[in-house]
Amino acid sequence: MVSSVEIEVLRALAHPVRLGIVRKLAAEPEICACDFTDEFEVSQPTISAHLKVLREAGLVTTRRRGTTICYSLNREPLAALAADLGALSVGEGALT
Amino acid sequence: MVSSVEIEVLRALAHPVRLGIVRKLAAEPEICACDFTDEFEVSQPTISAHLKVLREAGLVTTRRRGTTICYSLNREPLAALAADLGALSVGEGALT
DNA sequence: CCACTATATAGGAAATCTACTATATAGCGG
DNA sequence: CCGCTATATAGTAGATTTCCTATATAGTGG
Repeated sequence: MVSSVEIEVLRALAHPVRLGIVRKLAAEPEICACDFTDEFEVSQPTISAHLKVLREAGLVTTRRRGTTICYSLNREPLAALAADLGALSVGEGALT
Repeated sequence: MVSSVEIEVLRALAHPVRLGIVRKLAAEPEICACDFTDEFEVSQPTISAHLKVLREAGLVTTRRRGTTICYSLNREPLAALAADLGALSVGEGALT
């Protein structure tokens, strides 16, 4: 069965800015939203929208710290997706 | 560095019909295009368009056998993506 | 409370995606 | 060559994505 959650995670990752955000978050425990605005060449509201997509896909969680909001990566959905794709890549497909 | 090839693979996978096609192909060495048309509830040209997306992402290859065209899965890009996402899920991020 | 910083939301334009119908192309069998 | 099946392409409508500017909301410090 093709999980709609899995599709949502794939869609969330399938954008250069969002995958870039995930990559940065993978390397550090927590990053403030404003750091992403500096890193990528898009406006602050655009970054905010991308972060929302990642949040709704369950890939990140937030924590307010004073004025700023810190994002951290949820590694479980990434690991689950990696495991599933890995299984497909070695031939274990179509498990209903 | 965020590879644009990787983004293309993610985008190709991020659709229920295309992921379904990949799942079916993962379970069998080769499947005729017409079998997909039976399997999914979309028209033949729509299936053909989805197969084109998968082809252009390097996820499948084709072989003509008489009138029909057989699709098979390229497992390398899937394995590469799985490995990359797996690395992210255990903290190895941002390798420039 | 006011000004300031950080972040999110609203509204809208342009680009892209997804699906359809109609049609073209490729190979097979008579 | 003709008709048939299998697949791809063209053209197009509608939905979704992506980005922007403008504005709202939330928290901090004077």
